[in-house]
Amino acid sequence: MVFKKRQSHGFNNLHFPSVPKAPRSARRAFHKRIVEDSQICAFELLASLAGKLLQESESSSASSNASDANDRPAISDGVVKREQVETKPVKTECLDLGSCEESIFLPDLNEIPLPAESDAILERYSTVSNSDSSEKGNSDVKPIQGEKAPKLEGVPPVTVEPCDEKPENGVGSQPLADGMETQGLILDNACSSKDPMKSCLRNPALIHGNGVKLGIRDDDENIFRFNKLSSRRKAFRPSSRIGDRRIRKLLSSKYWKAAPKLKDYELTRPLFADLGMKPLHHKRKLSCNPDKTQGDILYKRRKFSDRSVVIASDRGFSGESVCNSPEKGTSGDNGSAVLCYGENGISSPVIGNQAQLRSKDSHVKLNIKSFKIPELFIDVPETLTVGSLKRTVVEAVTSLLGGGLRVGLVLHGKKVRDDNRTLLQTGITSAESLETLGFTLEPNSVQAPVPLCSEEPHAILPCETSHLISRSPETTIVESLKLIDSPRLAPSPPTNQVDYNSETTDQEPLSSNADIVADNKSPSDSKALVAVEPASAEALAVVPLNQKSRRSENVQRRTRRPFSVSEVEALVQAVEELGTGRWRDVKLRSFDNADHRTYVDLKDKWKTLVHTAQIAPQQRRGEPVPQKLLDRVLAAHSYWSQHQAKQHTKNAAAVATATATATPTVLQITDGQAIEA
DNA sequence: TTTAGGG
DNA sequence: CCCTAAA
Repeated sequence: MVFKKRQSHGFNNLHFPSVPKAPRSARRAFHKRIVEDSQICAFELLASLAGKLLQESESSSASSNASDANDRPAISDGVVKREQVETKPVKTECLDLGSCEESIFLPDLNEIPLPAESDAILERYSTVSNSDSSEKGNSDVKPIQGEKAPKLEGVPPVTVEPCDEKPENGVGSQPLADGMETQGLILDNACSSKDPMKSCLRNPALIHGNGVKLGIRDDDENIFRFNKLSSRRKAFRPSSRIGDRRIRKLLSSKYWKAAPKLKDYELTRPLFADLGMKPLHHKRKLSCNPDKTQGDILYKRRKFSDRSVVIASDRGFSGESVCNSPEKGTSGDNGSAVLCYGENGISSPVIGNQAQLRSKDSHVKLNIKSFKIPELFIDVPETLTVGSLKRTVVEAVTSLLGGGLRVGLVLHGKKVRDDNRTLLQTGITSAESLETLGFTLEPNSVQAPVPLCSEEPHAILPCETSHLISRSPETTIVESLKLIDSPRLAPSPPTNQVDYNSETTDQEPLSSNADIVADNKSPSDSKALVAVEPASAEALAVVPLNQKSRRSENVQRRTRRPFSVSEVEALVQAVEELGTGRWRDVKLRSFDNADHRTYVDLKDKWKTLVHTAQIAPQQRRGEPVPQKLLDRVLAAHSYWSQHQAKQHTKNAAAVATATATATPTVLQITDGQAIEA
């Protein structure tokens, strides 16, 4: 407004002063790059070896014969040993890259019975792990099960749980008496052989992973870890949600991975609920280029969000549409279960079908047909184009999912809150109980919602304009982490691995609960989306990796959340008053309740706004920002470029003055002092 | 923790 | 958006 006026006085013709950038010495730590470079060779070499492994494992898919075992071990050995020497984390390699490439789930504490064919693999790992021991075979495998304390005092040599013992530790039959908490659960949709999960589960190597350590984690340790995490969180600034960013960051967008085949109007995703299961993250490809992998993931997610979603007027998707999933036929024995959403007033109609079976091997098998996304409210002008509406909806959905959903468990109409109990203990094993078992998708409400528009909690809210405002609350779902972290670890074959640090006590466990979301590559009906509840994932997160690599490879990008026009307006307003160097203030002033907008985000947005304003309208992308606002952006940018925002209120006043009088003369004043004078 | 900039 | 040197 005022700025505009000023601008009309000739500023449009001016070259906006290129703000003298503060001298920036080479900020990047060169040594880092050097280090990385130096590892490339080894990296690639290992990658290629891994590739070999892959081929071999594929060619000899069904069974790992002796020759195979002999062939690969050498490689694996080298890799693993090296890791042990150079970096504490130990991981288990996933040998079968086939179906597991995209999704691998590793039940954390307990494993499922392993097929005989897995012995060779396990053995090999056992051998490798226990490098100190020259012996091979199960005998040298240190059974973890039953040990209560050892885990913490663990020593370098990794102990791999022999497959033979799995059954004992298995979900269905594990002894609960010794205090061990059995958290692992495998939701095995045995209905379809095409099921990617199943295929993964069939692969012992994958399952085995090195959840080993985790397998012996008992309550005490869980508590320990939990406390630790808690204290860490306390350290964050309470008033601002910014502090939670780190955590949220980890949580933000990876819980949901959609398979390429998601059907429109349907979000079907077998889900690993919070039953203590932990899908294990794995290296999806042998590629030694983490970026590529990452890009792949992002691409898929985007693809997912591109799917159309019906705007639920009230009831949302009809149960029918959901149930029409391709797999329907395979689950004639479905015990219908109720899947409802929301506990806070959000619609929670029954929306899915879920087959629940009790398998012969004491596993509880669940087949959650689909989950409906929570209700969305979208308010757009009549003049909006269909295309825009679609995008709007996509954004809403994406935003919602990105904001986090958590899974709740309902049994006999009651919420099952104790995440640490086993299914057995909870009684989720009998056929009867399964029939009353339900999962709920609940928006997370940990954080105060962003009160921008309506009171409707946890939903995409209607606002004055056509933009959406997501109030997706904090999520408790934890994002998956890449467990193979440092470059030197990367080359390992697609593996699920759970790392732990038994010896490095001073190492901090990953701040986030590692859980995994795996993509399904399975062609048709696989639409697995996996989410894991933090509590259960808690035990899983223990990779003693250094901050650097952790951040660079484990952290998933936050979901993109384009600024709405109103947000831009608020930002412009704030900057006009506060200047461009006080982003924290801007945040506090205008985005204090927008958890997902950090001051860095605001700063970045401003940067792009300035850029946008400077380019031709045709070159602009995304939701168009009113020229009016862009003009203000330029004006403010110009102004503050000359008037360092060093004095707060004074400058604010100065701005007001300047804008009011809006004359080139005023703008030539070089600083607040001058203005004052 | 914030700021400031490059990626 | 991310990452991070600097302040």
